[in-house]
Amino acid sequence: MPIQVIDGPPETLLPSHLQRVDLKYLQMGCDQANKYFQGTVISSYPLTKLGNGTEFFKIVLQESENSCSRTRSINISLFGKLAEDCGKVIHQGDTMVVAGFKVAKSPSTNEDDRHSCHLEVSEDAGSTIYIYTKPSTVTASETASMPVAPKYTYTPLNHLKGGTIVNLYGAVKFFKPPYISNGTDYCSVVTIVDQSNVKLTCTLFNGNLDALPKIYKVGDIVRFHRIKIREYNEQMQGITSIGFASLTFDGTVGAPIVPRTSTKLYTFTEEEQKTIEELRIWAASNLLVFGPTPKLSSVQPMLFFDLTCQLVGKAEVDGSSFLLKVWDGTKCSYPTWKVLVEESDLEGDKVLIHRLRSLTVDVLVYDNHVQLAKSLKVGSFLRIYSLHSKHASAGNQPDVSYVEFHLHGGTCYGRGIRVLPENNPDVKELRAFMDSVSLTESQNVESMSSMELDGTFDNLSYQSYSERCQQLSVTVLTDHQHLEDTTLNTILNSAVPQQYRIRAKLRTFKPQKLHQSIKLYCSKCNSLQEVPDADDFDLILRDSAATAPNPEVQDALWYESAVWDTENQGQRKIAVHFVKHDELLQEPEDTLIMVQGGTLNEIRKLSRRFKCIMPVKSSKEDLELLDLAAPFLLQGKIWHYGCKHCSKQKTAQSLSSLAADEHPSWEPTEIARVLGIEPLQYVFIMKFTLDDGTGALDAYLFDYEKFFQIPASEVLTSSLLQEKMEMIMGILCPPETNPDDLPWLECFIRSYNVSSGMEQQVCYQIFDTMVAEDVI
DNA sequence: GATTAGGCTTCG
Repeated sequence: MPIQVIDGPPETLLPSHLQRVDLKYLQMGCDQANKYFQGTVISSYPLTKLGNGTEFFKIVLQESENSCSRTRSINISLFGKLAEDCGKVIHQGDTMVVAGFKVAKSPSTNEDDRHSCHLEVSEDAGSTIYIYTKPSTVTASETASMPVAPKYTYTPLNHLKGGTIVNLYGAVKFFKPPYISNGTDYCSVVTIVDQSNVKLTCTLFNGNLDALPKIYKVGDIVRFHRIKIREYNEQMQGITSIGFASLTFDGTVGAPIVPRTSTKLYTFTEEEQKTIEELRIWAASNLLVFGPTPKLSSVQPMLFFDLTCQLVGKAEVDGSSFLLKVWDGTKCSYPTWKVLVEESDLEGDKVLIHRLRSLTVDVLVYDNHVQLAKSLKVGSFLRIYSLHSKHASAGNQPDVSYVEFHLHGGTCYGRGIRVLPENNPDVKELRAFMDSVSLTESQNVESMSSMELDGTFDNLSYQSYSERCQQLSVTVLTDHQHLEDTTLNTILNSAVPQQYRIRAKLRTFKPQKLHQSIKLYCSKCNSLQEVPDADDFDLILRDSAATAPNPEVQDALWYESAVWDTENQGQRKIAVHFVKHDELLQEPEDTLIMVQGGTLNEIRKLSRRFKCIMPVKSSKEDLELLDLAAPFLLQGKIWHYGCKHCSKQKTAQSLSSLAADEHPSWEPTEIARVLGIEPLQYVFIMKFTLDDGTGALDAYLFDYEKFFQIPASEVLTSSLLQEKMEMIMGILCPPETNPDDLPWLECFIRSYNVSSGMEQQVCYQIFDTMVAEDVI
């Protein structure tokens, strides 16, 4: 029988093998098999259920008056059926004996004045309980309602006296989210007010962040237990005392009354629910309570505001400042600053940071906030209090203005950061909104900086190349030699745009797979695109070969046509139209031919013999170019493409004017011009991370031929040129080399602003620089 | 076992 209600003093009725244990000698790890603890029930808490559905009942037992233990009371936690049964029969003042208990660390050890251990009691553990009700000690009023909850009285704020410990209710008028104090604890300053319209500023300390009230906004309702009142500067002040405990509630009138607390156990009665709802109603008309925190899209410069957001990236900037990259799903309506940090220093999902780059804002936090910022987990939801949106403009360009976000040092006006839990209603709403945000706009990959993350960059295995003297530069300047060097640190802190001569080392570069550095560039719309795959060209050719050449458009004044049937390939016919000059055919190496129905292989073969090849198809009246995903012209190994956005294609007929020239040159640019094509140029796009010891920056190399002395247009079709490029990069930035041993590069760089939408970013580009001839 | 802060915007 696990519970026995006995009718005499337990000492006389207990099994003889059991020995009584004093709180003084109670500690974890001791064998408690033959021990029992005896005490008087001084309070009990309402019967509750744990998360797993187990019944749970907590009571407090006190040792007898003559106990010599430092603490006289201990928490008893009962589980399962024992909890349920005990809850029905126990009375305040009863004598209780517990045998067969487990001793564990009390979860509320820092919050009450009781023994640091508690006793766990359950049928599973083989516990037995004896209860003795002494009739004379129990009054009628105490037994009236069971179980007995400790009675709390709450002092109105206009009745406070110095030197007392009281229980309070109040609406939060002002608060500082917990911050790390100069002592050993977290500190939170909270000013509350109640219907008496009297304020009380409380200074709350605790080494455990969770033990401080979880206040998220002004207007929240708090309940403080055991707070000490004292006088300071002729005013009442609240301060944490032993056993301080708090509950915090959302202050919205009518919202569910769910307490935020660190302790699992707390008393909470219906009467108190009424108190909270009354305070909510009072606060709604007597307290300046703001609605939801503003979104980035509605942020005005020169303001202090609270931002609710998600952390997507973070980086240390220097000892006294720290970068937080955050977003709230909306786009700031002003251009915002970008804080330059090393990509390797940035913690967070690089792909996500990149995808969200037009929606995130950079927040710099300073001084005392750095320590807390460092500990934040990427992905967590934050409220940043009293964030400063500062209007700024580029030094020499007053019209280029943007917004900076600073969380200044100190805790004035509640400046600080608080992590919001996932179940916070504002977080739930924010998350739902973020999920609905279409990222198509920010995913748009058009700007040069977008090449930062093009796939994975594997390390190539380089051979060791001859070392160049450290004092010399592996690059040379092709102009402006009179300029003085500028340190990178100075450049990073200077206004944009400007040009500089620098001397730095190439710490790393992207892409590491060099063939990925070749792109097609349209100088008209400034777009960059990947070089199409040869297989795609093959498919386009096969597709157009399915339609037989139209005999109507064969042979014209300016070209002569020849048509072949293919063997064993069905109906496929190949037509070649030889462009004439002065009504005569020219030597093949000077001739432009238009080819219809040919395969990729056939066209490759023809391009070895003829100067220019134009793949075409025939319409009813004329010869036409293929889709611009295919090259419009092939010259030897160079394939020329046109811009899909900017070209306004004409039919092949327009070439007749060129053919009539006295000396047709068949220059690709001329051919493109008459065909209405905006030609794309092959370029090297690379990102060089340069470091000169004073600072580091990423500079883009945007080069057709000059830097490497290799034409970008020929690299993809020449293994020789690819090897040469690998060799050069292996000298400029030898893999696995001590930074001290890296060669120097002399370069010109220019700074410029890149805007995508409303966002501005400072970029750097290398120009008028080439690899030294003896390196090549 | 005391201390921390004790609201009232940085100047980056």
